Amino acid sequence: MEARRYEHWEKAGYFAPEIQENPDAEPFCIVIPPPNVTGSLHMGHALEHTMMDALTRRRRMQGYRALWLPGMDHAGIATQNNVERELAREGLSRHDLGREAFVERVWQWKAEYGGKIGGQMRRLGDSVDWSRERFTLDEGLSRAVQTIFKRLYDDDLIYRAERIINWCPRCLTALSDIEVEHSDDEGELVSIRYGDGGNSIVVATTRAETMLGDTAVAVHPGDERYSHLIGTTVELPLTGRTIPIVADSHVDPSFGTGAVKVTPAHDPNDFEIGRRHGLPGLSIMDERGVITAPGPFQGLDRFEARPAVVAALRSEGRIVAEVRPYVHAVGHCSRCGTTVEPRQSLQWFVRVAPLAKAAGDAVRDGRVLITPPEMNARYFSWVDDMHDWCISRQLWWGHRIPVFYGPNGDVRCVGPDETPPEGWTQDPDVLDTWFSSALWPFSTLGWPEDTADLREFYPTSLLVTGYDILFFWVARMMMFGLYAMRDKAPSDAVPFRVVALHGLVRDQAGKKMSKSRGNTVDPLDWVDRFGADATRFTLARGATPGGDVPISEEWAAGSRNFCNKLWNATRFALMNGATTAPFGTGDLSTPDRWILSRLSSVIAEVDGLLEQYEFGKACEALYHFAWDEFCDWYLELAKVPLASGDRRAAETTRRVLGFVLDQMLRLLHPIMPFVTDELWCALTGEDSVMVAAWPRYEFSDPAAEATLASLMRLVTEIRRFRSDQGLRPGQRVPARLAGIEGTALAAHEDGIRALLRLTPPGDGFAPSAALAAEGVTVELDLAGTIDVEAERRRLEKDLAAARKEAQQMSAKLGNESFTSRAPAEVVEKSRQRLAAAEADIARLEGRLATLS
RNA sequence: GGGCCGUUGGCGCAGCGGGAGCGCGUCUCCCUGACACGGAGAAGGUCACUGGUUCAAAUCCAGUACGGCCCACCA
Repeated sequence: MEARRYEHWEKAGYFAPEIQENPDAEPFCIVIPPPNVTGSLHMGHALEHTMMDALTRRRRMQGYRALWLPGMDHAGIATQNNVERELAREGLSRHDLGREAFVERVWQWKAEYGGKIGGQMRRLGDSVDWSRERFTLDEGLSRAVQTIFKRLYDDDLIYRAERIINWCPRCLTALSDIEVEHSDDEGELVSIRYGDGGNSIVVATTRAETMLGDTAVAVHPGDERYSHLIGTTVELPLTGRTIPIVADSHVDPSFGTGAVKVTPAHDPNDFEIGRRHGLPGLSIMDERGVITAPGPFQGLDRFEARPAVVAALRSEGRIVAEVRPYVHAVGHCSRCGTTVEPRQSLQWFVRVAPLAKAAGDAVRDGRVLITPPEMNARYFSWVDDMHDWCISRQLWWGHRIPVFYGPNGDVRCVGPDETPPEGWTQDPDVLDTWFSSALWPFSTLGWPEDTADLREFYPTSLLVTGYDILFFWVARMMMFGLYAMRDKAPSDAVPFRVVALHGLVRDQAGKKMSKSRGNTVDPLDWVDRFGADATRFTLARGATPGGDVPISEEWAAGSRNFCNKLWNATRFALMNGATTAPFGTGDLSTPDRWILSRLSSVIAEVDGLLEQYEFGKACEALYHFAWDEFCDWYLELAKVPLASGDRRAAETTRRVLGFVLDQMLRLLHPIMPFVTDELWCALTGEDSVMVAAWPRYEFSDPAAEATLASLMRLVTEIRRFRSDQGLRPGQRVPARLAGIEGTALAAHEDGIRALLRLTPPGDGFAPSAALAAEGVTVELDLAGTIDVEAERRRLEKDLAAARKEAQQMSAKLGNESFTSRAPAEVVEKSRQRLAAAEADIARLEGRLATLS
């Protein structure tokens, strides 16, 4: 029934905040972390979406103007790569098409495949307002990008400079720091002697080919081993060039030989050293990583050149000691895995220092709350030490940099309402995808226009995302949000008030799900096999704030069983005429009062837990209430009045049954939207639970809870006795419930008999001290079938446990330090436990004495 | 190299200063009129290790070991 229900919700317009007509209603807004158009949703998305949807649905039921705004990211490199791969199959490259035609082709591709994610979200039950769906490259957002670029440019926060940047020789574009993933790779550390005789120095490198571009050797200024060489020159092997030896404090004298080859054009540190010492940068590679330096290595790929250079050096006798295997961190393109090549080039940068400072302050002074708080440290460590952000990409798919170059060398940044001067040419590069993602919380609401949505929903209420992208994305949205909204009051300039972080979805063995590991589970596959509700419940159940979520098919099956349990419980209720008609409090039985009292507690508990993003605990509370208390005890007890001739009692039961089920389904709805809606509508005859009021119910009856506790204890003890005795559960046993007259249980003899399938009268069971203290004794007529040995074993085991308990408690109470220092209630509790244990000992000893 | 987190029954986790819990799995019994995707009962843990604080430690502190994650311009 899932597809049918979703269609109904969507048609009815329930996803739009406008369904809440109360003009005073508080706004609530979550903007979706936009999935890549190229992709499909994985389990991590399913987790994130379950959380966002549950929170949105709860707020909507609470009467907020709730908006969950959907959208997608154009994902520059990823998407371009996909389309280029498609072109390659036709034997074409993007250059064959030309820029305009290529971009057109990507749009076609998006039109064809971009709808996939929307379909998946519908399958999961996401209650997003589709009418407000956005795309990072749509017209409005492009305008937002251009507006903020212009502002940053005018504020001197964007600049163009020649720098060493991360370069992917396969994607042929610059990458920002966060698009580079480091991994420990096996390489070789090669020690090379530069110069001759007395005037020589040994350097070590893992990238031997870069020596072709060396323009100096650096040593630490305080390093006495080399002080005589500083200021002199050495001959650079294989090249015939002569390079200086300089002193620079960046060099670590304790590493290797303490001497570093300096390649300013191919290493960021060396670039800085070069700048400090006025050294030239000598580029020896092209954009594909092919050696361009004239000589025998010209035309070789960097990985071919590396051993070739080592071999040449060896033949010249330049290799010192052995070439040793060396494991070190190497950067890889996060998109294609190619080893990143640091490369000197002219790129655009955002000057992040002032922006990052503001982003840090907003968290420091509490305007934005990160939960769980352990994640603050990570956030600060990144925000407080951030390099300038390289934002230009040598791609075609993305927001084109709005800067134009004049024939006379002039540069002009053009705003969204300006037209570039005639004859000027636009910068060919596009912006980093994260640039537009950073505007997402307000560009989606219409910024830079002063729209009603922007006024109502900014700052957004909440951001739900994984801790793994805290740095990338959260910090960037903070920087740009605070910057773009700086005219607002500081507390209202933030992009969101709360950042709720979740963990990674892991497999049963605790391993992170990844394509390369081959342990991914397609959420849609689970939706097909177990249902969307079961999939969502499984994820929510494992979700603790910031914690990773392990999942397995067994869990999904368990969740499916839970759905089924709800289904059958409702079926039973409806079969028996359950109704949501109001009931009079005066007519309530003790079990009614008990379940209502419990319901009230569970509502408060679940509500509070969801407020704190404690999904796992909320699910646990709901699961146990629904299954253990409602189904296993209340429904069983309800069968007595329902089957009795007492019409008034039966009617009250039908109403309480209906009420509890109604409230319970509402409470479960945010997490399990489909079944709860189906069942709730069947129960109430109304249109949808998703627009029903969120439960708020207060009813407390401690006396009823105590009575039911006694009842459950009695029933459980007798069941255990019978199980020990090998009596069949279904077998009716003659018994007399003696001694419950005058106790709270007296009124429930019928219920107890029903639960135990007892028929009067009997003999043979002595209940526990707790029940004995309440005057309860039970006699089961076992007609001489009692297994004396089994019972003796049981009694002896219980006796041993009781003695141990009594001993522990009396030891504790005999300790004066304890009785004088521990709080009175703790001491009192220990006294009660001792008394109970002693009573149990007496009972068990008595029973053992007469057992035969 | 820096930082963060974890170590509790077979597996996955909760508890975070005063009686060791949950789910799955296991064992026994049961197809009783909502549900065998179910019901009833049971077994199973000296809470990683060492030391400290406390009347009291799974829970707080320090250290050790082993995992995991994030960051990183270790030539």
